[in-house]
Amino acid sequence: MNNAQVDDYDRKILSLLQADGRLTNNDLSERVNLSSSQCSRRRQRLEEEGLIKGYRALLDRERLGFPLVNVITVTLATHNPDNARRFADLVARLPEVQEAYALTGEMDYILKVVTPDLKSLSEFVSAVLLPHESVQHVKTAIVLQTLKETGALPL
Amino acid sequence: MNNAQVDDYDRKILSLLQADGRLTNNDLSERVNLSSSQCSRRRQRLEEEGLIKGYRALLDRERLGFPLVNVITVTLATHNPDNARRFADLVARLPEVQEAYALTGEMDYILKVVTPDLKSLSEFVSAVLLPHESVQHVKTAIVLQTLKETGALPL
DNA sequence: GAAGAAATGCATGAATAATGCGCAGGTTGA
DNA sequence: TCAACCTGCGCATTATTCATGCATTTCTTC
Repeated sequence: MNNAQVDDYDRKILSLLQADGRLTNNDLSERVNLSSSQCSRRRQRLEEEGLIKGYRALLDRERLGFPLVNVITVTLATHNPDNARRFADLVARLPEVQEAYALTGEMDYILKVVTPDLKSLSEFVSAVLLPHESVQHVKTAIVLQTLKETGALPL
Repeated sequence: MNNAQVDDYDRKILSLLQADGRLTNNDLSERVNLSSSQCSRRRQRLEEEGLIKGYRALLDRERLGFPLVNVITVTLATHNPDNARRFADLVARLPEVQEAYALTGEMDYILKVVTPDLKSLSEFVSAVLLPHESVQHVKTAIVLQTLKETGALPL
């Protein structure tokens, strides 16, 4: 499928942009010892080939009104493709769900959900998740401390 | 502490940059109906005030060699500040840990860990996590499907 | 209502991104 | 082995974007 080659220069560029997506081509060139035009071309290629999927601004969650991070595990009522699809559709429509994964093991899904307070968390669970036809069981844990949140790949 | 005011324009700018951190000031201006210079100034202000904490390139995890995402829950041996600090230090030093949170409830910590394969996952758990003096118990689940991974705040 | 402060858009200069071009090095096929 | 072709490279240039000065408008305070 993909035969894009990633050499050490590419890898270094990816690593740098992963950490700071607004580095200029000149910044990159100083750090990888290529010209800025070569860095521009490589970055473009990495974007076009999809190795760089996009750029995101990282926002201050707490100051924007979301002090609470919650890890919610969900068990489905039944494990058929319809239910799975219904749940996936549900999750896609909920902006407070930042991440959602289907897992091996005892929990079917795990969600990372941000809320302004406990009240809205409670509401989210009891008014949105639990009443949904695909959901059987929900377990909620609140994040006490964030040790790491970079989401960075270990290139 | 912070008395930065965030009006509707700011909020819209934040939302747009959260989705695409490389939008030009001109792009922003078209979408929020302010001039590009005002968008530039507001973006600068939002950055300086820390509401925009930075920018990140999003990379293709699978094509860069990390097809496996793992959710690992960890219980500490004892719950004292030394142990918690030791564990935090450990996590900070492990590049394959993308996210790590201390939680309420039965699991002390939850980690999101990327690995190239099951073998390296197994190695990570048995050679890195479990032998650590602070760690008592480790439970691993593998992500079968990613429903959502935007990490976006619901502004 | 007046004065001062803050926000705004236009115009402009500075900074950055992208691209043309010639060159160097590597690969392929005869 | 050699010539032709391809790819990657940096320099120089062009195109685009960012940041800022300035005059004006809008908002706030007394």
